Amino acid sequence: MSVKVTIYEVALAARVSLATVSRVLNNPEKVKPDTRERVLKVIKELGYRPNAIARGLASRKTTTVGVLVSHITRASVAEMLGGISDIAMKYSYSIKLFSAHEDVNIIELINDIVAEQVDGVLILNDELDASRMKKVKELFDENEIPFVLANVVNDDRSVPSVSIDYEKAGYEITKLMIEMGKKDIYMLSTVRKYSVNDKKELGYTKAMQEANLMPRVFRTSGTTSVNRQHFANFFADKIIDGAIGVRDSIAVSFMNIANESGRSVPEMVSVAGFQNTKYALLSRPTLTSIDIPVYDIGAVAMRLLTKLMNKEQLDSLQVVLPHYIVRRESL
Amino acid sequence: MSVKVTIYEVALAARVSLATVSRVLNNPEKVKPDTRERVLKVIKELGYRPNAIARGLASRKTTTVGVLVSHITRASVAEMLGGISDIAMKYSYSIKLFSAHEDVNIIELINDIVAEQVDGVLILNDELDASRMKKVKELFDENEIPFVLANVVNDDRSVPSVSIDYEKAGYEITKLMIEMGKKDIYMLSTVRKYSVNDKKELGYTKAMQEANLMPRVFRTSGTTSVNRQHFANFFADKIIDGAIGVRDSIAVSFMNIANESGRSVPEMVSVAGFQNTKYALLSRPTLTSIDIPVYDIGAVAMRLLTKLMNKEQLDSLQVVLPHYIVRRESL
DNA sequence: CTGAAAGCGCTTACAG
DNA sequence: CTGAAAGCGCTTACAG
Repeated sequence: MSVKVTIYEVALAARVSLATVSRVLNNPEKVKPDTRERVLKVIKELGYRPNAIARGLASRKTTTVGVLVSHITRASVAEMLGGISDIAMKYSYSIKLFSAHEDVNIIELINDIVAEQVDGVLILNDELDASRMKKVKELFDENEIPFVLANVVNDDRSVPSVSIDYEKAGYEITKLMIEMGKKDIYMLSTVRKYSVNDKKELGYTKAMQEANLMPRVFRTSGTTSVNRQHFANFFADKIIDGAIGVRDSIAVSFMNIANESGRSVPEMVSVAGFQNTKYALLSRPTLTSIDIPVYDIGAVAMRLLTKLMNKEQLDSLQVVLPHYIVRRESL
Repeated sequence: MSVKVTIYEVALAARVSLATVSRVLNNPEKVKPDTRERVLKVIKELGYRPNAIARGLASRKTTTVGVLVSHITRASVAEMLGGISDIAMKYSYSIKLFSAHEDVNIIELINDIVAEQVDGVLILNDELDASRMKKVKELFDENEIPFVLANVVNDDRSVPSVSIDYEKAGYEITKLMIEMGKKDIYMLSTVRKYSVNDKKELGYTKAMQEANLMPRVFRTSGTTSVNRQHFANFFADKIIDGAIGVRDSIAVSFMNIANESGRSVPEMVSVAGFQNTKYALLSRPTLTSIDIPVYDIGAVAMRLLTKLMNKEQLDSLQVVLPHYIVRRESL
């Protein structure tokens, strides 16, 4: 039935020209109601769906956005894609997914994305230093493709982005511990440098310094099984009464080891994490965590991108979504 | 520099016809080495990248696959997309992402996907009953678009699919508990029916019946916070010495409550989960779990799809990946 | 309000 | 081995 029906066959059956069929679909108000109805009827009967590729070539708009993801296997990526796809669907955009590995040349990849003729691009989770950021911006600008950073740390005010204030979040959770009387608070971060984690550390450090306390960052590999040894060895001879993990999983991992080595949480050590994932709910004690609205970051970024693609006027290119601390047993 | 360079400009600069430039890209062996080098040089200099849309229209192949995901926000989706995208990249396919919500008409969605001119489709995690499965198959067959089910329960041997044997997995873990002398083993499943979970239950039931034990399935809503009450109330007056959660999170959730209400794990109750996620590692006690190779399911499904798109001969359309039990403290 | 025609940027038989 | 030409299935000024 609906095998490869083209606009030509619709036109024939409705006794109009191709142009009219196209108008019915794209500018219905320009077509006389009678004709419009007749054409729509035929479209339905034949199960006609315009070939998106042909349409893309002719109109030079593909109604497709590229989503460039680094660390695609992360759980939060799925959450963010959920937000992106819900909004994309609402505005009838398709999503093309591009995964950036550590070793791929991001500039090459972006050239590929450009060649795919997307109308806009979302960049998730990436680590773009200033010089690469500049190059990325040039590439997109040259090709007049709007793009939005989602959950990426970025200090260039001319680049549209949606994120949360990680530095402030780091500051607040540290401050909270300090106000509870904690003095030997560690930040548990990752060996590999993530700009998001840098911001958290920055906030932590600021709060510690303001209180005349010594900021101390401990870096783990991030692998749970490895953390175990790291934590146990490192903290064996240390004084510690507070710990903030840059991820919930790191916080929980630390908490388990603390409890096992007789430093009970929260009595002796307060612990907090970032992201407010299910880990925080399933751990014992349950974990205090900073809630990051990942789904919303995706949704808002996609929404912002639609505005840019429509060349709408915007008051601000930078959206900072609110975060909040979810208090639980660990603190 | 590389702004909108077309094949025409390359041809001009290299003093050849469009056809030759096209051949250099698509059938280089048909072009004389000298000419080929000359053209390649120009392509590089101008930073030419063929417009994927135009190419798609002319060749009627888009080198794009559609990925239809239900429950896109699930963590395992990201993992599976990782496997898919790694293999897709290897074979130079792009990925178009389509998210299926509970309420969307899957048939409509597939018609959309078809209109997008993808060369093949991957269906992830979906619940397709026999009649919808039949319709989906018809649609794709009509349009000659190969498709592969990934992590979807499917009994139609003519439909390509990659998954694991969930029934066997359910059987094995239950059997293991029985062999350890457990008699009152519950399966903790979800209220909403997932065919994957049905299979797990089937295996569980089979093992219980073989041992002349009474199979008992307890259904929770799946929300962690709600589980808490459910579990506590339900098991208050029940005898139980084993529990198998259809997901790690459910198992951990149960385990926490069991421990808190004085039924210590593993001494009094053995617990196991499915998926072998980080939850299993971070819980206390650590959780025995069935490892499901989610990344591999994605990768293998994508690889299978490339074969189908190339019309390669296959010995089997059904791939069943191995699973295994990861023993930890909870059992 | 509608149609004829050009064109989007490629690929692919067909000749030579 | 290479080029001229048709065509992929649409959209969009341009006339009327």
